Amino acid sequence: MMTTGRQAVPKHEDLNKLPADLLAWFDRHGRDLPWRMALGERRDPYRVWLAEIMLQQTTIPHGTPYFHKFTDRWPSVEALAAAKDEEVMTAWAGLGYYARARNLLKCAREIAERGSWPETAVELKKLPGIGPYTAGAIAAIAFNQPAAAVDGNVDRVFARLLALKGDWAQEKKRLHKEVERLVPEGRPGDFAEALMDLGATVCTPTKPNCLICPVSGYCRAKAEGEPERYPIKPPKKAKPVRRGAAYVAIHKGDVLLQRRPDKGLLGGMAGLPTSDWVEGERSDPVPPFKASWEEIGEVRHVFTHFDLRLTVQRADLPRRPKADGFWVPLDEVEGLPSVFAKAFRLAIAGK
DNA sequence: AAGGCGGGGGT
DNA sequence: ACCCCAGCCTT
Repeated sequence: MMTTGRQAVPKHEDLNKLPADLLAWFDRHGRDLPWRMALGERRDPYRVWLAEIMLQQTTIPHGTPYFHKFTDRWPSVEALAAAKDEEVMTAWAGLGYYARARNLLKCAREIAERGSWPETAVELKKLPGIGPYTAGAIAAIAFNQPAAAVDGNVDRVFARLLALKGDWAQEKKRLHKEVERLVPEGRPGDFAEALMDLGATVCTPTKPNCLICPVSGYCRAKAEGEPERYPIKPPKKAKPVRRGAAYVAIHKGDVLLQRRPDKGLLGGMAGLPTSDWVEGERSDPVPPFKASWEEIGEVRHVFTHFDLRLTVQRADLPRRPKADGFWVPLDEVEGLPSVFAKAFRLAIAGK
């Protein structure tokens, strides 16, 4: 539309017309992602669910290869339900938040047992690993239910649209109600995807591109002039440093690994034997058994709530010691969480 | 309401 | 060095 002179300033006191403008933009600029079939076709609930779980707190570039790996290997929820626990944990290795993988399998088995997916957000939320966001997303996208899907992107978009300045935890509740109110009758799934696409490609965290934004006319933060100021969140706590050691024990070309307990950090994953990881200065590490351990170096790894500095110790053993765990040929080691993959690589390849 | 829980990329 | 991300679960 060409106009001469000054653009009309759309009113932004009322968001009721926002969904229509956003959907028109989505029809032209929505992303083509592997778990989205061509616009207008019905989404596969299994793929929608799998993608939503994988993309919780995870970027699309990081998650996409895992999505393909899983759908190639387990094309249906029934196939996934029949997989062994260790197979799924190994396939998930490197993606993080490993409770997601344990809950993924629990959920798949519940669905296979039931024989079908529940189709409402309320019912979906009862399944393991499915919280308020994911329940809304699956209900809207896979089952065309009138549900909102409010994730971090939508939080940010609406924090700006409404220029929310109050306590962030409280504002998020208000915001959620507002999004639900705006879900359009006929296209709840497209609305959910459109808001996410807008947040990912236009209303980005540090450099929102208001010039190409289809809903900038509704945006109070843009009107104020500094949309990137929003959302206004409370300061984060500093991360403590923990230190410890990981042990690479080698006997006749095999390395000793241990399966970690289901609860807690890296739960359910294979790992190297370690000392305790403790906050503060370095102290003498405690090996899993007596051997001539050689210090190879140090790896650093950042977890959600602490930084880890891990001394890597290696021993080539003349006899197989009595130790918990299982032995794996060096060239068949797979499925380690990143911190252990780093330590293993350093001990074997020196880098 | 707060904290545990991964990992990688952007600036 | 700091930020962020298609959050959920437990306490």
